[in-house]
Amino acid sequence: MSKDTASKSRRPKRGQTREALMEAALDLVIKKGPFSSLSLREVTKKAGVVPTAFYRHFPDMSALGLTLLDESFRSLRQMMRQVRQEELPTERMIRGSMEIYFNYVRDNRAHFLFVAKELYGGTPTMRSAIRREIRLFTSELAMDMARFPFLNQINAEDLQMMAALVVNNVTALTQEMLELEEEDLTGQRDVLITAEKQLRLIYFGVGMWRSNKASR
Amino acid sequence: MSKDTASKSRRPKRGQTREALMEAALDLVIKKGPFSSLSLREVTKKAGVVPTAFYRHFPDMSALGLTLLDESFRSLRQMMRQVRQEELPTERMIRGSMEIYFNYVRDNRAHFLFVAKELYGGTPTMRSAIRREIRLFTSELAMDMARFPFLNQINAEDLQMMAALVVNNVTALTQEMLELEEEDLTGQRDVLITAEKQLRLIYFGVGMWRSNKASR
DNA sequence: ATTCCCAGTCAACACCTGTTCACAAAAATA
DNA sequence: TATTTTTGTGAACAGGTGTTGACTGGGAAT
Repeated sequence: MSKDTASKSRRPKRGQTREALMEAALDLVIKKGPFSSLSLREVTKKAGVVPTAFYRHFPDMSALGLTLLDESFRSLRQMMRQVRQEELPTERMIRGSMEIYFNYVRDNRAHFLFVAKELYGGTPTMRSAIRREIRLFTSELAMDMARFPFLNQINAEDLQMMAALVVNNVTALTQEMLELEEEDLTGQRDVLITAEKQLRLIYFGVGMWRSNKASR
Repeated sequence: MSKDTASKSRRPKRGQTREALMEAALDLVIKKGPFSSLSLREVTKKAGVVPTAFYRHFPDMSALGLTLLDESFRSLRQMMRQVRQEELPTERMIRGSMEIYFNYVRDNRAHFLFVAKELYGGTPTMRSAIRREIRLFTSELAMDMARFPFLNQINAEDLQMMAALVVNNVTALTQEMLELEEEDLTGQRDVLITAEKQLRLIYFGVGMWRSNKASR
């Protein structure tokens, strides 16, 4: 794991320690529990530095947490953009988006686990930061939906409601995915299939909703 | 008086201490954070007993947690039965069920907060216990749906998928409800309205799903 | 009336926690 | 090369943690 540690006195970790701390925290979240249950000392120990070195990079643990959160969402937003700009016919779009998304979840397991455990169990600061981010995704999805000619007669509030329905479900399925073992490929496939079905069902419902509203 | 012998040292709390411990833990979860972050000592302090008294009632903290979990779900199951046996026409059923449910959430805030924070952040034992319970609700809902003549052509797997869609969403909305202040009545109403709309949309989708499958 | 056990207390333990301080090595800058 | 800034170290602190053991009051059972 650790590379050349021949000289144990001073190693020129030029700014690497910061990343080592973040990585250590993420690792510990995977196998120990929520971030809030980690101690400064065990993080530094895992990172291979002395406790006091922590303060050279973060004022306290909660700062580390927020940095981790930022890192998680930065790349997530990037992937979302990628999903969004994939222009596909509606039928393929659902399946395609879900595939990209869940592949991303698989490849970034640690970050998602970190966020998942903080969503309801974290400090108020963390929770509201995550919720804000999710609300942002929801709004963006609603805006995307508004561009569909299929949906152009639905008011903004209902669009928001529909987007929330989608986001809530994908979130729940993500948690379900994270509970699975990494090797459980069939389980992962099942979640993907369920996701696709559920979204298609919602899609059907939206269609009916439109005609229902229009006929009033 | 060097040492008071009978003033407050010995009180005959016949088995009340156990409940005091559970209540104290629940209170602390509300204002401090997830159960896993509570210490045995602060729970006993809040309960008004000395730390060692804890062991007269529970072998360790995780046992307290499981007891709390059991208590939470015992009454929840009871309420669910009540909701289920309310026989109403479909249109009213959605609204009626959601009203009963969210009123129950409001009246049992502490228990729901406890469960919510443990769902993803708790120990593996707790998480799987909660997930099992949720899966149970989902299956029961699927069975209820199967009795609808409206849905009798849909196979079991798809019914499960639909029930999961409903449960996932209600779960998410519950968390949203719990984030609101207790006095925020308009916010709570909004969540209720959203819930009703979302479930109705799903209901529409299910209708389309049926005809879609039937036409194949 | 005596015994027994339940359920509380107190003292003590070994350990882990966050944070401070002074110090020194390495890296950056001059 | 000389100086300054950055970054990691070690010792020490005050306080919180779970858990042990011996002790004792009071109610229930004998």
